[in-house]
Amino acid sequence: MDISQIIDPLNKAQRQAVCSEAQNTLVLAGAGSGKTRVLVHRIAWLVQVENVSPYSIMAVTFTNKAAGEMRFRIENLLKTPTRNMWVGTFHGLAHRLLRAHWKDAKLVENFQIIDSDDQLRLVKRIMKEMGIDDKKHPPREVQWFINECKDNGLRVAQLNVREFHNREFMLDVYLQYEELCQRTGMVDFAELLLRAHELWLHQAHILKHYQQRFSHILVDEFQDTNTIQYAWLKVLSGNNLPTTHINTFVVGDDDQSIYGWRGAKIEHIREFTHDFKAGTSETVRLEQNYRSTGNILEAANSVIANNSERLGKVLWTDDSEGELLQIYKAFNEIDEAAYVCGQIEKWIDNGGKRSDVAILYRSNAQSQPHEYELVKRGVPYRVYGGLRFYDRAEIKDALAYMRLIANRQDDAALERIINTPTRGIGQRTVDIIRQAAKEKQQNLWQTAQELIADKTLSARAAASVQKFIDLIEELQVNADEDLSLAEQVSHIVEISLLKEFHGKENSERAQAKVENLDELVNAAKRFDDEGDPLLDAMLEAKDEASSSSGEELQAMNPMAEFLAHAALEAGEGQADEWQDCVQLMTLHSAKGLEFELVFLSGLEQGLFPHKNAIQDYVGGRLEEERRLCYVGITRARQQLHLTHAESRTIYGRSELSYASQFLSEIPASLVSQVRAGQNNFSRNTPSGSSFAAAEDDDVYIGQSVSHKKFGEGIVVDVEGSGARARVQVSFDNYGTRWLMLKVANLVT
DNA sequence: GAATCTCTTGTTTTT
DNA sequence: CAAGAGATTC
Repeated sequence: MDISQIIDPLNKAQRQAVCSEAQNTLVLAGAGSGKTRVLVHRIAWLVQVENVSPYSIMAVTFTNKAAGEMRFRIENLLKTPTRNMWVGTFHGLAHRLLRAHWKDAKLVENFQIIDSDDQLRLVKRIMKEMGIDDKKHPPREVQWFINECKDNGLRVAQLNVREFHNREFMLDVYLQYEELCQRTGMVDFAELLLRAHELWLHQAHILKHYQQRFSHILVDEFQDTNTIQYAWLKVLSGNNLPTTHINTFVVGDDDQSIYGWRGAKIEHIREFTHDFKAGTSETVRLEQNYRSTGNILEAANSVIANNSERLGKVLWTDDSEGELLQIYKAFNEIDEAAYVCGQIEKWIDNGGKRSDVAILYRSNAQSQPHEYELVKRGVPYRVYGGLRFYDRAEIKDALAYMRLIANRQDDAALERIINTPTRGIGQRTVDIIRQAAKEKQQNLWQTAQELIADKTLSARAAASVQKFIDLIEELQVNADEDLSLAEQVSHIVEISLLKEFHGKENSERAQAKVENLDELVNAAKRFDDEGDPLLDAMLEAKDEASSSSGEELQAMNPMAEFLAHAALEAGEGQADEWQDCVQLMTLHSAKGLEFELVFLSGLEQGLFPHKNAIQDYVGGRLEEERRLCYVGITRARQQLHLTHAESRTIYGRSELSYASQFLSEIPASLVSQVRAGQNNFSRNTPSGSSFAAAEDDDVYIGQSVSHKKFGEGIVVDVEGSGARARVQVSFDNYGTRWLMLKVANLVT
């Protein structure tokens, strides 16, 4: 392959980064300046020009989406599969390492990854056992505390008791939590990173092996690394040894650091050049933006200029000014959604693609009014994030069955399903088992069996528990047979009666649950077919490195693989990705993406910036909100609409709200204010008040309606006016909501 | 032990 | 408004 293909599409700064000869390179890349392109071309350059084996390259990203995208683009450019290259998220890579070296990491072979939901359950359980009042000390706070410690690389032993006056119990909970996880073979997200770091520190031979293997480490979104991730990189890169041969290449943008709440520290960017000091180092700035129009970029620059403590970077573009930004002040969130949807329809009528349009918001709950409007007008859309597939209750139930089959020690899984579907095992019985397990210092499964044997449980309870044990054993037998993963999952869902349990209830919601369970079987099938690229990379690498003793990788049990996949990749799980859809997502999940037409909605003080961030100025949380706003603005290529509402329903109550301070940080010369009322929206009409409306008006009636049929006409009485209106109704999937009603016919 | 009702509370963001 | 906890009833 020709070098020109790698180099020609790049500008000067990008080229400088891609061809950098320094051992350590820091690329400060503004939004839309070709960050991913630089990473991809850098890897191509290493492989093609510097003859680096893909086997010696590790590339770290923050999301699975980004990892997939990078792999795809590298393969496209190199025209060859990237098989034995390590490309993945910090969590994904750490997971793989721990699987390969479970013994040295002091884990059990079939350890399970738990999500924050499971984690919270465990914390709650421990606190209950310790008799801590969860009114005074919310388990959430303790969970948060534990994760914060882990993100900073601190185990209980490293904490100073004296700094915890009145809160010593948190240390106890942390300690007990660690012991419980260790005993039951469970690993939470933060633990993956912490263990992987300790693996480096305590197992010199393993560290040495990987240090010999990797010659190039590349990191994307470097501004989002937390303490433990940074430490992990630092150790791996051999920075403690002045003679390391390993090259590090990190790309980041301090202005896009939006994960401070998860322990990320922007300072790492600043520290990089000091800490990674082996050999030479170079800093490259990418400041030319190829994405947005001049106006959009200037707005972004103006907003972010209000932050202090920046590394300093001004984006510019060759592009024309483009259109003005539009600000729409809506009556309420429904009017806001109507405006957005109207604009989208206009875009589509002019030949625009739906998939080029994104509606962005601060919090997941804000998707709802937009969804209603889109459904009502028949515009296909897709929501990212929110309640993800593997997070749904029924799916987690099914996964819990699999977990318990794979690992009888898994107390969390057992607790989840011992009475789901209900089989006559009540709180009382579970309490007895739990108590006994605690005294015997062993897992619930074992304890339950012993309690049946020694007749501690009442006959009725014992019979029910035995039934449960038999069920799991039966499923185990099925799992042992040589069935495909999908067949096993299908069996589990059927035999456990989970499906029947959810199917019995005949609401639409229950129906959706059954469909999700079916979809889980499909997901298992897909997983069977496609597998995990990172595992492939490691298996492949094993052949190449057969002389080495470092990696003791074996193909794992497919069920365990699937469970890890489910935990790490919460899964968007919506099959219709191919369809041309409007995209809805939070600002956080929009990072790294771009769209022609962007709507930033809910720009209200208290919502965005969020009130929690305004309240305490400590730690610059407001600045992080502003960076989030900057991320949002810079997602747009051509057109940007900013919307806010005068009143918004929060917790079922309609609250007055004021325009976000970020709006006033955009120079007036860049925006045009769209006046409310141009949207064929007549007025906000709470039920019980009078209203006047003409036929064909859209009227918002603050009333919940529990009909289920789309487009059905009903008669709504509005007291006080003496008028009755026959109206057209549109419904959402869940039944009772606030609705936008169209007046079809007025009856006095 | 399970189902139903009442009351409180509040996730901003995600691997 | 909705999910979860707690109380009450079957």
